[in-house]
Amino acid sequence: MRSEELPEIRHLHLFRDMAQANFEALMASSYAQSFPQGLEMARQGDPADFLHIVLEGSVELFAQWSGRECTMAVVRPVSTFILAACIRDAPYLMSARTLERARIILVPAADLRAMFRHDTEFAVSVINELAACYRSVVRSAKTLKLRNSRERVASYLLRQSILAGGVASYVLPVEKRLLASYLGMTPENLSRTLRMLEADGVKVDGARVIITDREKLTTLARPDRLIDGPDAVADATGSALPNIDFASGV
Amino acid sequence: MRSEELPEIRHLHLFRDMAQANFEALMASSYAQSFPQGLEMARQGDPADFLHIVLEGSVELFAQWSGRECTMAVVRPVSTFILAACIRDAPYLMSARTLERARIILVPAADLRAMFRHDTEFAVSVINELAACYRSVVRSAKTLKLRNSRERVASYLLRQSILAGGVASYVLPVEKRLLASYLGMTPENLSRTLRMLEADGVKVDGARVIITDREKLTTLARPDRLIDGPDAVADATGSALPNIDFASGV
DNA sequence: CTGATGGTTTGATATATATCAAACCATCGG
DNA sequence: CCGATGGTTTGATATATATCAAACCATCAG
Repeated sequence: MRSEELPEIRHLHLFRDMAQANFEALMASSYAQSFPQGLEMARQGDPADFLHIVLEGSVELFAQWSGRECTMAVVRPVSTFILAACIRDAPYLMSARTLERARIILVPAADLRAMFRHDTEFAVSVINELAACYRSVVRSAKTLKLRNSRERVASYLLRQSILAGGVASYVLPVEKRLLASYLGMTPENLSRTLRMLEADGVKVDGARVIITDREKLTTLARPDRLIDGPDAVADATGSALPNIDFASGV
Repeated sequence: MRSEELPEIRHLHLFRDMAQANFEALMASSYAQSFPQGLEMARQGDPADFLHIVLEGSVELFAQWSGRECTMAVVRPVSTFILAACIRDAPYLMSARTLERARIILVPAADLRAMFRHDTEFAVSVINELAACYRSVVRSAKTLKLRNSRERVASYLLRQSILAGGVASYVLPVEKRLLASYLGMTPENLSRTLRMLEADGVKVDGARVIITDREKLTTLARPDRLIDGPDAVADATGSALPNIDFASGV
């Protein structure tokens, strides 16, 4: 692991409050690894041996069943994923693959479990992290059950704009194919929906999103604090598909 | 609070491992309350002042958006709900209403937060509980995204049979209207789906479910350990709609 | 026993969404 | 520059699901 990386990791909410010596001990038993693009680094059902920390690149978390597959989240630096599985010493509920070349820190799950018994501040951090993750998936489930696909797309586009600082134009952080899967719809349906939304205050040209009438879009998307955030966590990192915190569990 | 109720609460995973004195302190600041049927005891968006423990009766957790509403979970004795909101000192993401007369213990959230800083065993229990809750919602999200409504119904019916001990016949624990909402479909669609499933090994007559051909039903439902469980937690209580643990967060 | 209530079922229909196929288009290695 | 690759869009169509309306049926208070 490179020395300049340690402060980045230390800065995460999860590791921010623990004793320095304990942080160092945890890092000493961890190691970095680089993965090429498109590599499946964890498969659902596998035992959770390591907490993963993304330092560079991006990772897709996805689920499979009966030959079907869907994107659950995209994790970007600097954040962690599959915390929950590590804690419960249980099989991963999702698979993970790199979307681009990625640099990952692997923290042995056993050391993690030992550590929060030993360092109360760390235990509190884990509690806060898990609670935030939980709430994030609940939001996600609410969006799936309460909004139709047009509303999901509209609220996603609006939310991304807000996350980017309220800008009127930005670039989609992921391929549309992947976005469609994340939003629970087919690429074709997303494509058509985007076209239809031109009448509602957003235009999407390639990967470029332009909000032409924010008020109109807001009327359609009906953003809700209890679904779309903001939530306290937000890790202040490069937010991707979901509010980053969403990803950390599995 | 009645003296015979304390052991029941103490028996929950969440409270099982903490020091006796600490448990007593927590209970001393808590109080019991009975709610009539159909009462909305918590509304989404409200500040999370209390952890709720269901001792008798049952509670529906539901979410609302834009005039629509859907059932997220049903909580039965003895288990807790809205842990995550309490921990983060954040607004509830779901509302709660009694499905029948219910007896609830209210544990002040502030005391809870103070306690896990003070009692490491309790902190570890909270960690485990939250991790289990997280995994449970992820399973739920997977079912919503990967299975169509017929598959959701089939796997639900099969899962309930297994939870009841592998019986061939059992009674639905909730109204069909509510079950439909939980499964993300309309009552009419559920009704028709149940009729169609008679060709696939289950018959539902009123609230009575009869599995006529388990193998056939299994072929259709394709139960998956990473969606349908079993999961370690399972609290061994009267499991309701979801694996109980699913409910505890919010 | 009886009427009122509210959940359930059924039928007819509309709408949302998926599927299939083909064209299109950007990207990238040679 | 070119052809191959893989994502995207478009059109035609099928399917799943929701909606609306009415009938049905269990439960319960009077």
